[in-house]
Amino acid sequence: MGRGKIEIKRIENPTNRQVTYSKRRAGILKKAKELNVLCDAQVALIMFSTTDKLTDFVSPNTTMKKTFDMYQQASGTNLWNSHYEKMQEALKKQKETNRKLRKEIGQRVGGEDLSDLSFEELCGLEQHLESSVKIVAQRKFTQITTQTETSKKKIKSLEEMHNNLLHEYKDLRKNMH
Amino acid sequence: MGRGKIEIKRIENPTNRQVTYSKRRAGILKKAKELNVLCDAQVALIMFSTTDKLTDFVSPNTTMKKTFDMYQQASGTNLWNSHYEKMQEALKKQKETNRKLRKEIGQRVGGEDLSDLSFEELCGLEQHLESSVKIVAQRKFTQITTQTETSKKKIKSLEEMHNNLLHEYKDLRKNMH
DNA sequence: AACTATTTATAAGA
DNA sequence: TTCTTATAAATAGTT
Repeated sequence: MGRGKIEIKRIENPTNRQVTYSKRRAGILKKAKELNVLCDAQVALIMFSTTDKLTDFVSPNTTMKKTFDMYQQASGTNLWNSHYEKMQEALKKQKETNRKLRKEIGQRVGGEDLSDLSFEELCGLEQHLESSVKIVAQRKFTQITTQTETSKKKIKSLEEMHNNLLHEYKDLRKNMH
Repeated sequence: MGRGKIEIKRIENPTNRQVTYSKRRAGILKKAKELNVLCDAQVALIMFSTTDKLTDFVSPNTTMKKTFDMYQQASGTNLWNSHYEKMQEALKKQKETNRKLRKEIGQRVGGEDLSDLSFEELCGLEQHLESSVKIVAQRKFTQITTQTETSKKKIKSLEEMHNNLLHEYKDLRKNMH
C-alpha cells in the first residue's frame, strides 16, 4: 500500500526505517484501538523501537497488570512465577532451619524440649555443656589475666615515664644552682 | 476499507462482531509481524476475544517475559514487583535471624565468638551454662529414676501374673487327681 | 510533515 | 469458516 510494493524484510536505510516505524506504529495503534472498540476485545500492544523507545496500548477499563495476569492464566506459562515459587521454597527452608536452631538453643538452655531426648542424648548434652562451661571459664580467666597484664604494663610504663621526668627535673634544678 | 464504510463503535450483532474480530485479528497480527521485520522493532501483542480466547504475538528472538521486564523498566510501573520485593525482604529477615541464632549457639558451645563478649557477659554465660548443666543432670536423673520405677512395676506385674498362673496350674493338677 | 499513487485490508455477500 | 470483490484505509515514495 503505497507508491510501490515493498518486500517484508528489514529496511536497511536507518532514516527510512525510522520513518516507516513511525507511520506503521501509528497504523497498528489505530488498528488496536479499533479492534477493541468494534469487537469489544481486550487488547494490549507493546512496541520498542530500535532505539528502545516504548509505545504501548491497553484497552480502557483494564490495565497492563490485569492483561499480564490473564495472559499467564490463558497461556499456562508461568513467567515470573517460577522465580516466585523458588523464593517461597527458600523462605520455607530458612524458616525450618530457624525452627531447628531455636530448638537446639532451647535444649542447651534446658527448657521443655528436653523431653524429646533419650538418656544417652541427655548424657551427651550434659557433657557438651560441661565442656562449654570449661571453655567459657578458661576464656574468662584468659581475659582477666590479659587485663591484669595490660594494667601491670601500663603501670610500669607510667612509673618509668615518671622516673624519667623526675630525673630531668632534678638535673634542671642542679643546673640552676 | 470494505464494501461500505463503518463507524468505529461496538458491533452489536454478535455473529458479525465475531467475524470482524477474526478478520481484524488476522490483520493486526500481520501488521505486528511486518512492523517487527521491516523496522527491527520488538513487538508484543495480546488479544482476548469477548469469549476470552487468547491470541498473542511476540517478536522472535525475545520472549513475553523479557518484553514484560522491558516494559516495566521503560514504563517505570512495578506490576508484580512489589510482591517479589516483599518476599525478598522476608527472606533477608529470616537469614538475619538465622545468623543471630547460629552465633548464640556458637557462644554456648564455646567457639570463636566468645571474643566478642566482655568479662561480665562471660560471667553471665558461664552461670547460664552451669544452670543448664544442672537442669540437664536433673532431667537425666528424673528419666533414669522413672525408667527404674517402670522396670520395677513391670517385674512386679510379671511376678504377679506368674504366681496367678502357678496357682491355677496347681489347682488344675489337684482336680485331676 | 504533507501529498498521492498504489497496495493492502476488510465489509458485505455468497 | 472461507472465498470473492468492491471499496475504504494504510502507506511507500516523493515533495
